[in-house]
Amino acid sequence: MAYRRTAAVQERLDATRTRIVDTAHDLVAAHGYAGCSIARVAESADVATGTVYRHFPDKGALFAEVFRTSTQREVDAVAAAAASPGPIAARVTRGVETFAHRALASPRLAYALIAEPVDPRVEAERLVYRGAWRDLFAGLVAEGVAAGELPPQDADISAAAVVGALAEALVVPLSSSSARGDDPHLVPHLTAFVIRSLGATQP
Amino acid sequence: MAYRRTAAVQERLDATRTRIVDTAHDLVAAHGYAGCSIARVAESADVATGTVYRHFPDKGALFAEVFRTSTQREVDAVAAAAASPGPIAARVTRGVETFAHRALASPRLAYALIAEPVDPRVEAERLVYRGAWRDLFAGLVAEGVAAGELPPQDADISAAAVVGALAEALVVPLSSSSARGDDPHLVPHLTAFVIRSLGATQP
DNA sequence: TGAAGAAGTGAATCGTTGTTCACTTCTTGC
DNA sequence: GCAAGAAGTGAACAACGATTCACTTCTTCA
Repeated sequence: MAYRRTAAVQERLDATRTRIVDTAHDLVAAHGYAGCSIARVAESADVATGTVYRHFPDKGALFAEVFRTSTQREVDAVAAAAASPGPIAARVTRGVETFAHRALASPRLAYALIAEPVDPRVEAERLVYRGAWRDLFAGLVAEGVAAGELPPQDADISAAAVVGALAEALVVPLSSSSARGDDPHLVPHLTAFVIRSLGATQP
Repeated sequence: MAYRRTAAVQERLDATRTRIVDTAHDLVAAHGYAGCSIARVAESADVATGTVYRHFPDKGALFAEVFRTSTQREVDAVAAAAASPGPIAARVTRGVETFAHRALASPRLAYALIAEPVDPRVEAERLVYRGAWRDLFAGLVAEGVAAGELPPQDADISAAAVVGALAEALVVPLSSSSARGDDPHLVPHLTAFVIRSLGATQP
């Protein structure tokens, strides 16, 4: 054996892989999933198309990873905002505000992550993360119910409905050209809607 | 001129056109949009692929019509349920129940109409009907606010959120194999969620 | 340095479907 | 019956982008 992969090579491989994922992320954020061919990702990442296939078995695997890491970042940000102590209503409000502001700041990315048509392998990944969103809010609802701050309810159903409400009210308008994102009342109205929907009172 | 289209021929043309649309509808309801190639529609409708193009300029136009007529039927059914007199809370509840029961009865169709990835021309048509759903609920909310039965709120934002909540809670679970559709508490929980979200009290 | 073997390349291939069009069949009105 | 013209046909075509693979370049280590 006259060749063995050294740490330096491994590092370069890792860097290339990371660059491919980051480039794909940027392209999704700029042009949506529809604007992301392997050829384009490869060109932007300064590698040949074949190189992409040295790191990922197929297109679905690449974009599943892109969606996974991007969504996890969003979920983490919202979870952090809702983690601080205080009444559930206030924590939910902070979570919704964080979700909304981040989505409005990166509308194209938010649309791609939540609503844009994607191919089935990526869709499967998205469904997993729909579950992560649901679980996050379900945890808050369950806590609130246990603490007597919210009326009894099925935390999973309420959480799914909240996620859907946020997605529809925020993301879908952004997919068209209707200018809703700059309505200063949107976020306060949405937080009020969610707080009411869970049976809490305004914090 | 030795040929002019007679009533009998026109009738046959209309019948064929209708059969193509109905067949496409049935295929969407059975297999989703993904399972609908022009070749398959043509075969099921007992015409040649070329014949489909005598009636529709392209695939998008055919399925835009399928989505339009199918969604209109759903919107009409919900509107009818919510039209009967009574307090807004009761009318909204009836509307939500109707929406939910119909979606649960035809999960594949409901998923296709609301959430399944489709091509851009059909997506455009779907967005139009998202608007129809929103307008329907927005009308109810506006009435409720005007009558003093609901607290002041932006009817469009609330309506969009309600539509999203219904879609997410009902349709998305049906796209996977998770068995949520047979939960007998789902619909009552959802109606309760929506009523609370609008600031009404249980009817 | 050179041989072994891995990483990188990108033009060519492949699979899929929407769409076309030259041709056949049918309908009409004289 | 027959000519004009429309409707119907389906095999062939076109476009698109994911994927492959024979080849080149690079890295390692004796």
